[in-house]
Amino acid sequence: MTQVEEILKRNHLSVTDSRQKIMQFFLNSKGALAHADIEKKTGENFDRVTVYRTLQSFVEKGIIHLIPTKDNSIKYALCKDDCEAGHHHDNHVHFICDECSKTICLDDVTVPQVKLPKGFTPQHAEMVVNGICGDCK
Amino acid sequence: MTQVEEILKRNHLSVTDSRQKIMQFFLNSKGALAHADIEKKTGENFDRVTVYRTLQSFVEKGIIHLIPTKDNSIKYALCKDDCEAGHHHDNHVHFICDECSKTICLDDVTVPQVKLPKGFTPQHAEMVVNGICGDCK
DNA sequence: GTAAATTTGCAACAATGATGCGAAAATTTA
DNA sequence: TAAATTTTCGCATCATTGTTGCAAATTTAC
Repeated sequence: MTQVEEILKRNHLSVTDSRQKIMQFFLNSKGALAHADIEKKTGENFDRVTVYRTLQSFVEKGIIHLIPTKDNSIKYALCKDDCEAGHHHDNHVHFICDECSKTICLDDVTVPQVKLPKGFTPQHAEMVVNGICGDCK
Repeated sequence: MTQVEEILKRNHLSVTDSRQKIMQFFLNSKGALAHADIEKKTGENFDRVTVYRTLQSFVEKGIIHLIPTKDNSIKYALCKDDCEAGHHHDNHVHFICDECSKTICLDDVTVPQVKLPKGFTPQHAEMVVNGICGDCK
């Protein structure tokens, strides 16, 4: 059983061609992926709808997570810890390079706590840092 | 000269009907606004394109700023400090209520610094906190 | 291997955003 | 303040992105 098959089975997803290939694409790529990346850069010719539904099911199962951006582009990332441990914890900081515009999960950098004004009850926090990544410097 | 007129003039924008009304709508609303809010909830009947272009020019001039979200929806907010001081500093935390889904600028909560791994040079950081706001508790 | 369940891909549709251009409005100039 | 100039508006058109329904194909369970 391949690594991809294992991930899918562990998350109770039927092992289909597209799911395997898209999952493999995530494993191969370092940064986060947008819908368009998967549709265009896999070399495959997936139907747009298939890609949407595949990503949706991956998000539902907690295999990938969303990254908030300012520019109306949804990015998905598969984080090492999640996959290996099988449980979802995406409370890490994300880095977007202004040069190559890659989005990278900083798995080791935890989102710091902040003190909120009276009345606000925090549930979850996200942090995105922009700048220059190691490859571009 | 009205407050709205003053803001527009200070930012070298010609004072038009739509710009005045949209700016007034921002001043009246507490939270952040999406394009759809402005198009539908102003009571006015702006052309879609006019709203896009008005928001664009406001962003360019630094009168309003974008808030990153996970759900592919662009939100714009006019922050008190920016308007009054005339200079742009949006390094504050944003809060999105899970109940009423309002987006609120926490002008007094500054985005904390984080220590990044070697090689990464930070330029700008954004932080979004989800939870329950004061009105919904 | 066959039946049941799930997924895929196509068509159609809705929503969102961008661009070109003549008409209208705002600003500048005199 | 009136004319000239610049800017903005609004309409038509188009591109992109995301959703839904449904028949055919694939996967899974038995």
